[in-house]
Amino acid sequence: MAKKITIYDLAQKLNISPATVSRSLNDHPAISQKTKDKVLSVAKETGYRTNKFAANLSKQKSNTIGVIVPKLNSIFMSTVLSGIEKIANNFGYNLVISQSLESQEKEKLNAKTLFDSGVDALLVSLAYETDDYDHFTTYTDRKIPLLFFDRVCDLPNCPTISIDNEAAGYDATQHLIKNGCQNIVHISGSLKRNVYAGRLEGYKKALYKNKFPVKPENIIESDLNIGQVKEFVARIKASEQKVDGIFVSNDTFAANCIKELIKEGFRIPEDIKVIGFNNDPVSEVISPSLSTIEYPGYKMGILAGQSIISHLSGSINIQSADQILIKHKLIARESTQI
Amino acid sequence: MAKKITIYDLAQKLNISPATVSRSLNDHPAISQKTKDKVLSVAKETGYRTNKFAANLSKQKSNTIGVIVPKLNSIFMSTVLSGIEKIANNFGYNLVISQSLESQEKEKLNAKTLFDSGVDALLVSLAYETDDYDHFTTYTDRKIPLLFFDRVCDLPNCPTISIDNEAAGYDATQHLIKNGCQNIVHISGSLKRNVYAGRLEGYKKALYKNKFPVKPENIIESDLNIGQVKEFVARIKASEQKVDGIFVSNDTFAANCIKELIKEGFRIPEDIKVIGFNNDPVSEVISPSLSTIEYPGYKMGILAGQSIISHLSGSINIQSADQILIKHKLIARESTQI
DNA sequence: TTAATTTACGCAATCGGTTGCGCAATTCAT
DNA sequence: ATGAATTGCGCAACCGATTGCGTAAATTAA
Repeated sequence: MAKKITIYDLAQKLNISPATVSRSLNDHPAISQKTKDKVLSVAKETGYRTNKFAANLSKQKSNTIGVIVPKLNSIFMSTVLSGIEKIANNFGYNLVISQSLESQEKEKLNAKTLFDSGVDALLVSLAYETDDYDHFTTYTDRKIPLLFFDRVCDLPNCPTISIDNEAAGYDATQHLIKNGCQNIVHISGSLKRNVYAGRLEGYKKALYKNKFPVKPENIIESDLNIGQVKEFVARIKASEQKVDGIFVSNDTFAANCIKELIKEGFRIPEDIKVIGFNNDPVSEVISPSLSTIEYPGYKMGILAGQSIISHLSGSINIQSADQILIKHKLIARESTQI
Repeated sequence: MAKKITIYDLAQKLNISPATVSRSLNDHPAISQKTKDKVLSVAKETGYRTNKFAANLSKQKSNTIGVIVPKLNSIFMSTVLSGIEKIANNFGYNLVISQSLESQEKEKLNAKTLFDSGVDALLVSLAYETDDYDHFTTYTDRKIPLLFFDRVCDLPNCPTISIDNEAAGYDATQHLIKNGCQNIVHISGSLKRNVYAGRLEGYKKALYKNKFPVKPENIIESDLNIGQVKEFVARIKASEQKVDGIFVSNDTFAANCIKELIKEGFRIPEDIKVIGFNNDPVSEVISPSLSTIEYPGYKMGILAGQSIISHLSGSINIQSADQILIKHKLIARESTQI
């Protein structure tokens, strides 16, 4: 049981050369169908399994795609991953997934490890704190396809996949304004990240457009940690000018704000309207249900997967599309409409 | 730029043999410190990176752990994965993650692929429909560590990590009874899976204990797909004997039930008390907040990771613990208490 | 000083496929 | 029937690191 059988064994059994066996198994055109059939059949009989280690070594590729995400345990990220995995799996690639835990240090380490382990391509969504991108040059130098999704950065020749965060931020803010808000607070994540910086820009733009002042005290850069909800709500309560609208960069935080606001006696949406971001499952279930921006994570994963695969297989058509923007959509629910 | 440099290059530069270089890099005791230092320094200078393909081939191991989960995009599963990744990463292992999408077919395929790709160990949470386990014999035959978590099965020599689902089901039901429920419906997942079968057993046990009848019409085996909520609520509404308690095997489904029940005019918890399972984030946010069973996913991931690592490194101490049960905890919230 | 150990390193086989090149056998054109 | 083109396959050199075994050099013992 469990004796490893190699192409040499097959070759011997069939009285042909290992080279022919190898080519047969790979359906090489220079081998006659008759021979291929024989090889295939014996391979099946004997339970031959190709040794990936050897194949990898000689081909210098692993059929493996590396992924670095900030955190695995978020419904958004795992939905994206689900899409990536689907595509990768379809095309015979394995996915090696690692998380940076929002730390630049770990992200660098992971990038190194994945490089050493020989991934054929790398997909990255950046950590909260990353502000230097040297750890990716190893990849670009060796022409290993590198693609960023969601939390992207613009490195030369690196395609990115994201939504138009500025437009989305604009839409969210505009929606609040249309529903009567006059003094809107925006809770943002790290402004190092495009996703949050973009949304903030959109927020400002909407204010400009409506000739509302952009007040620094209304812009809160936070790590969106739920522990800070209370502190934030206290701040809202204490603010001089009555806050009547909140645009939060993330549904989970928004949902918890709503809970806390209600506990503090605010009526949502009558006193304060709240809009979130992502369309997490929680946004539908909370009451009042949370208006939000739909961020199609699964689709993003699918596209990221397809894009990287087509890079790998050398189709150049997608390569031209260096920046893919996915459409977002405003979902108006109870938390913003009386 | 980007010329691959090998131990042979290093050997030449240093006028020593490749073998010595290899041993130096691996800190082999038979090499003098002086030589090691030289090698290390030149390796650093030249930017040498060991070729894992070659190392894997000769060592016949990949420093890689395979994982098969039913779905990536669930908050519970991704939390478990997060824990596994943490440990794996700490010990220098990479994680290759694939999803069965609840299909036995895909699970088998994934098991094969991961085997071929040479994972050193495999972690599995079974698909909904899996009822035959032959695809794992490849692993057990070759003594490749195989461990099941959450949705487990008992194969010889395969450790499992889960909670005591029967006890948890018992606790949940008992909690409903204590709070006055007399006619409790249980919504279960596939009874092929230990997790659901166990919870059902616990449910029955609690009923027995309180001398309540176990009515078949009160036990619903479902795929827990949210699309079925309406149908289910209709059934509750139409039931002859008034249902006053529901024990749902999963928070997401439970939360949606609550929403739908309320929409249909039921008061929660006054008319019907509901308890879920998992302690998903959604359970805290919904109103009324959902009583549930805490299922420590992260901890499960950590334990699964540690267990498999210790198998791999040959520590036998954990090997004896063939079945790890993690403690659950009942969390009583508003949905069950007036 | 010489023999017995110990230390430090090199030789060469091995892991199992892959692939450029060359040659023989077969098929085709004339 | 004969040279030309095509087809089918084998030889052998990789891919780059690991490791059992053997031996020269250095150290210790006597």
